[in-house]
Amino acid sequence: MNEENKPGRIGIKDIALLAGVSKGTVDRVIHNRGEVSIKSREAVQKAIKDLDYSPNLFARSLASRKHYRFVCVIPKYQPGDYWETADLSFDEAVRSFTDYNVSIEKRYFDQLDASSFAAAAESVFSQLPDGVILAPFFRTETLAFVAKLKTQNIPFSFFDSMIEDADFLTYYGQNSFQSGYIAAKLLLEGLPENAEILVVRTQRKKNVLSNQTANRNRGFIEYIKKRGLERKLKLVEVWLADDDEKANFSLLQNVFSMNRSIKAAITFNSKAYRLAMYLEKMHRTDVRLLGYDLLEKNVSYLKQGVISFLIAQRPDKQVYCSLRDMCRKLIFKQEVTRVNYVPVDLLIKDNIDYYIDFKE
Amino acid sequence: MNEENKPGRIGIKDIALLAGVSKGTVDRVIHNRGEVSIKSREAVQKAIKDLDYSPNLFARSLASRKHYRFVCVIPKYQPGDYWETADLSFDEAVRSFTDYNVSIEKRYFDQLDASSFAAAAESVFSQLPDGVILAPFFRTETLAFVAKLKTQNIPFSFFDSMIEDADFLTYYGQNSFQSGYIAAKLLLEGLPENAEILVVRTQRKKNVLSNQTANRNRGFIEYIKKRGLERKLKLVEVWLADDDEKANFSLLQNVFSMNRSIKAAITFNSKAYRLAMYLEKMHRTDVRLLGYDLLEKNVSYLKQGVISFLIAQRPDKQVYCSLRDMCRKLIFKQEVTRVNYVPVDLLIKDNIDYYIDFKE
DNA sequence: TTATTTTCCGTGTACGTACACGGAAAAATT
DNA sequence: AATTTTTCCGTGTACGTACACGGAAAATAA
Repeated sequence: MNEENKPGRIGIKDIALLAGVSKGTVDRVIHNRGEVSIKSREAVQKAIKDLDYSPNLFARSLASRKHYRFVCVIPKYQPGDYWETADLSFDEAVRSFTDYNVSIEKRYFDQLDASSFAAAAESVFSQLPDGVILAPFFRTETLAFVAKLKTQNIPFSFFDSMIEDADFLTYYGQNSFQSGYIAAKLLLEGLPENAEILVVRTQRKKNVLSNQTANRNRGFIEYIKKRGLERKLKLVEVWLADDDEKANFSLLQNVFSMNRSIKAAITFNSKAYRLAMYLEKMHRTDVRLLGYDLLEKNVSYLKQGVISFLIAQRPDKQVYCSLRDMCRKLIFKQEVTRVNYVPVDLLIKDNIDYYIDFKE
Repeated sequence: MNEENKPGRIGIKDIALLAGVSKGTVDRVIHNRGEVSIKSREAVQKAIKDLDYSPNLFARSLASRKHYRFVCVIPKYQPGDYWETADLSFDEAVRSFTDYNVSIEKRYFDQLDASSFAAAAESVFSQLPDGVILAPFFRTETLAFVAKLKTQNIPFSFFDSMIEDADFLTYYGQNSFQSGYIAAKLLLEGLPENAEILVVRTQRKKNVLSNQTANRNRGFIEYIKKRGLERKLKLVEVWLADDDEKANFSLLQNVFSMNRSIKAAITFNSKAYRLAMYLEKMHRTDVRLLGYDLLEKNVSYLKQGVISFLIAQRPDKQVYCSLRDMCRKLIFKQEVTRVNYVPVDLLIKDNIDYYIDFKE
């Protein structure tokens, strides 16, 4: 252990000395809150440059009396759902920033109910936060929400999906069009001609299709067109229920008996396990299945070999980075990148364990 | 901006108050450096538990006079090589920790020369560091080195590869056997019978085969055996030179004319671009090529479609996590996980950009 | 000129922790 | 009982920064 004096970190008192002023003046220049003569300001700025000064962020937040409150607006979920990861990641991420005097609050909404989103959004204003992070599910309601945020000068960030023409601070999410394109490539490469492809969708009372899901679908179709596979493959669709396992089973029985050449299947939402359950029960090992997101059940079927590919989108990183960038921007006045696409991670039976176990 | 007093973070003075002692005593208990009566100690420990106190790491390292010096022992490299990433990542990583009074120094050795490694290792002792991070290239020399470190009570961590029976603090690296297995799966799936597989190796003056490369090779063979492909495929080997492009070209000309059914090729080191260069020049689009690591040239050929797959191993994370864990252990006395495998990341033309561009 | 305002800037304290110093109380020794 | 030693613990200062306060100097007004 090297106990000697730490190698001279240069602080404001050093630049004060060099500039021939007091540290109070240096501080005024740094935070440019005026009351400094031009001469002094320039001397300080020169000293800052000459000594290559950078503030000690620890000391800064120690001394700071400011407290930052961020609000996160995210969907409600069932245990094991995709959104659980995001939710938990917020808690984990905020721990990295508590020493910067940061805290978060959360508002939940129903993914299928725009008015529930609007209500959650409205509740944000009861006590004005310093920033908002949200998953923008409903375009109209989101636009109204962020417009109101703007009048209050409250910055906001999107994650998961994005509304391009809003004035967000950052976006973190996957390029879902591209991930659909990649899904098609993985799923369809090397399939025999005239194979049937099963596209599994979810029954909805209301006709809501999330941005992400719709875009994956578009990317998927794009690949088919680009490769001229429209007539070489046949797409078969089936709509499964969220909760009625029995009904789904007979639906699938029907589909598979009507279409004898199904060689591959895909779900654009995260519920690949619903089909996997069927395939496993029927011992259908001849269907290549691709799904999204590392739900526990998906992972389990991947390991069993029922699901061939899972595409992941690092929900934890999306959340962490969103929060981190909000801190960078608001607390440390640093610049941040507006649009950030997370990688399209390809998981197979053989690399899933390392992916999951790796704790950065 | 919420300027009100920060929500009462509890510090040592709070537990001092509750325990009815001074903060000096609290500090003595926390760092258990004695000179505290049993009664006081217990009162303090109870207060710590009751108030759920956790130290402010910022304040701690601000007040600390200790300075930590870590030494990194890594291979020399040419610009663009795999090891450049690791080297640069050390610089980047240490920036995250400078405010914790951490600095690093580096020692380079020749990958092909064990005595050069030994010399680099020996030079570490000129000024005793607080910790060492190294890529253990030569088993014997490494064991000697870490034995000496142990006599000096200097902790050390491995990255890239690992020597299991050494008393290292952490290891970060890829399971190269498994990554070879996966490579085989990606490369060989769906190939026609009697296809020839080209295995590209590197000519070496001395017979050194890195751990990683050898293990990938073993994993590759394991897949072939497990699938019973020994007789259905034929492996063809070629040894390319590191620097003689012209000689390599005629070597490859020869190999491809002798073996007319080469449908796939692999390199177990990071130099896939050397074969890609040839394939591109000869317009051979019928060879599926898999390589390792995101060297600029590899990435470029991947994007062009000459390389079909690249397997990446997050060298930047390996380095960052090694350094971070050393800080966690030595500075913050936290526990760390000993063996950490990084994910086997699968990159194709279509997802490489997002992978590279994503800055966490 | 004197009084008043404005501009400018130095001093001091606080943030939560580490640690040196020294003093009081208790214990041991004479 | 007086002295010495040991045990225990409170006080004070420092880390680098933020910011309040108030004072000196300069500019303006009387």
